[in-house]
Amino acid sequence: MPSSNRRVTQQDIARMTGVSQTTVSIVLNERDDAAVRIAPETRERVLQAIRRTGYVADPIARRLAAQRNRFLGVFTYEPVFPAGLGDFYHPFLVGIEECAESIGCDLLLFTSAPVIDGRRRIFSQDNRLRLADGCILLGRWLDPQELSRLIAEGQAFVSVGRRDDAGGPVPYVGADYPTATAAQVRKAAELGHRRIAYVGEGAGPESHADRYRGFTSAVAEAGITGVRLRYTDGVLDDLREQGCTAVFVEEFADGAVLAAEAGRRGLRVPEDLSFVALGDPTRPASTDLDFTGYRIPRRAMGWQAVEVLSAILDGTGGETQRLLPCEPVAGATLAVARA
Amino acid sequence: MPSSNRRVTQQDIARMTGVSQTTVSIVLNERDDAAVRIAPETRERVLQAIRRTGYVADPIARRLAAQRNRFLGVFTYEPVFPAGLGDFYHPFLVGIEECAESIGCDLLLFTSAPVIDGRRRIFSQDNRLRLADGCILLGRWLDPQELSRLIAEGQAFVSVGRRDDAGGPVPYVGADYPTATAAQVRKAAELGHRRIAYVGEGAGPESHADRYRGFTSAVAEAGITGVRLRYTDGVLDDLREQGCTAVFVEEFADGAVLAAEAGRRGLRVPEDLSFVALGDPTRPASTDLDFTGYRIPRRAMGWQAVEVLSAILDGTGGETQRLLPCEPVAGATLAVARA
DNA sequence: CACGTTTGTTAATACGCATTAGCGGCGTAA
DNA sequence: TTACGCCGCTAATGCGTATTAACAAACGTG
Repeated sequence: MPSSNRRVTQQDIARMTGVSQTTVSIVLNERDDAAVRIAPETRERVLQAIRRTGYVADPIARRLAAQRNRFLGVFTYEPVFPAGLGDFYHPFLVGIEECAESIGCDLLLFTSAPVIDGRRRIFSQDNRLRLADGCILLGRWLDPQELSRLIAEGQAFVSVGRRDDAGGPVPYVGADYPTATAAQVRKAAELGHRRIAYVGEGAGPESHADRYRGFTSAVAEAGITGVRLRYTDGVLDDLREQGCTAVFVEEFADGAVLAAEAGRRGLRVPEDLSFVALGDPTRPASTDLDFTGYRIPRRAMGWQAVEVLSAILDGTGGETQRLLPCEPVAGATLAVARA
Repeated sequence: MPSSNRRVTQQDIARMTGVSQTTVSIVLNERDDAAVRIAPETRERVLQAIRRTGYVADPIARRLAAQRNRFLGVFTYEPVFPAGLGDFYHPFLVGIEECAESIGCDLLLFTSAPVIDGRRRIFSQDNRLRLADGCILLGRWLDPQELSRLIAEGQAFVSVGRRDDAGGPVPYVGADYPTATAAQVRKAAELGHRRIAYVGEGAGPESHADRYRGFTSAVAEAGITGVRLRYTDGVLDDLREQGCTAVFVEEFADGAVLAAEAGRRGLRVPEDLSFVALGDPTRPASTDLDFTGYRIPRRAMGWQAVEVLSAILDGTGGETQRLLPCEPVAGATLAVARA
């Protein structure tokens, strides 16, 4: 029982057992090279001292010397544990934690990342991502500058969510928004919708661009008309004027608000106006409608991101860019187009 | 723009500018001791080289030298990111993260802790808690054996939630259940309740024992009668038979079920039977009642736990056992006792 | 002009670990 | 008996930074 407060080191263990620090290191890492072998009884003595003292290797020193410490970093531009209730990121984290547990890694949350202009930064004084063997990057939008710098520096990382190239291909596990969105467009077309609206930005973060890309191409293919509108106060009027019979909302919460507003104006959903939500709510949204659309496979994305990262670290080859299918939700807000 | 793949180091900067590595370090850390000063023009030269190369200090080496890794461990017996929606632990984590961010520490989640008998263990192969400078322990119940071992080994840690001594005082930040519960009892007594029931275990985890302790002492003080009942199928009959006019539930979710059951039997809440919930739901609970009771200051508890831990690590003195007041919730389930 | 003093910088070292080259000792084959 | 190889272990070194003691040069000061 060491009462001193100092960390126990390999040197301490070595002195206790009358061997060298090297020997302790070798025993600890269970090295079994032909080059370096330790007698069973010596090994046992060392192991006992380790157990007795509760020694664990300093992860920092370990990483400095050997470039690995079995930590997986998680970087988010926003707080990892969001204060909001409508917790969009939570399922990703569940997947990440589950997979990390399965491969025996600890998770390091970079809460110390300095906040500049209201956002956390990867680079400033130092690049703390290096504290871990590899990192998972989470967030709707990742700073392309920081991204390309990570690539240039050869950092091991995987993004949750597809990312455009940034001076090189970015490893990611994303959701296949184009395919999922296109499927919804086809469904609408089959139900007789001839003019449908896309409400949202359709650009900016990859996830938005991807949705819109799927939308436009599917619309063209189905021979119908799609119009894009920003989410503003008057958007409901606009799209009605344009003769749209269905609304595809980029953001679930916006859809909830619009549908409620439509209801107040005496429009029945979906009989008079159909709604399709392109993904889960990223903000708290209250509605009693069962929205048609699709679900983002968040947990699977988190899990697989760790999987890909693990493969990268092991030097195992394999695809470093994965798109996972979204699960369609039948819902009750998409119906035959009004005559 | 160094094209080589190797990281830029202080040594590189030093060679570039014709100074020593020490000088670079000094400039970087903006040290301004009387002992160690750098001429303005030298400083500027170094800074330029740093800007030119985009050099950032290696956090690993930095922390190795500092003998502090600025990791705060977070240990939970259950997964850190619970899959369940009714997420009791979430607010604690929010507080922990916020405070960690404010003091510039990273959070280390012990996802690699082995799960034995369905629970994670602190001690098994090794004590992973030692990987961090200090740790936050989270969970309704902490294994007293593990706890006393932590104390014996001189581990720096703080428990979220009060803990009984375990071979020594346990540092904690807890909720003041006795006071909060007693206040509710007094309120009930003032409303004319003469026999009130406590439904729950009243023992086991400290948080349960504390509630019950507050209950019994307040009941005695108010000169009324309290009966403790386990949460079972027939508990509603039992407490009615015993003439109880108010039910204090240890566990919110149980209260929700009981109240619903009471409703089905034609009892109005609170006119015929009052309910008081002693804390927030630890399990998902569905009810449309606005329960009277109190709220556990979870976020503050998380925050202050980190604060206490930080003080322990810095050797700053200060109280290492804190009880925070719970916030009373007026609610609508406690009314004047039926005649 | 000899002697402190301040100024600017550096050599040396520590931090805790992993790795490599190599060193005695012993057994075995030539 | 020599030569070779194997076994069990260690000394030395490097990872990139922070810190301390010390040193040369310039600068007063009496």
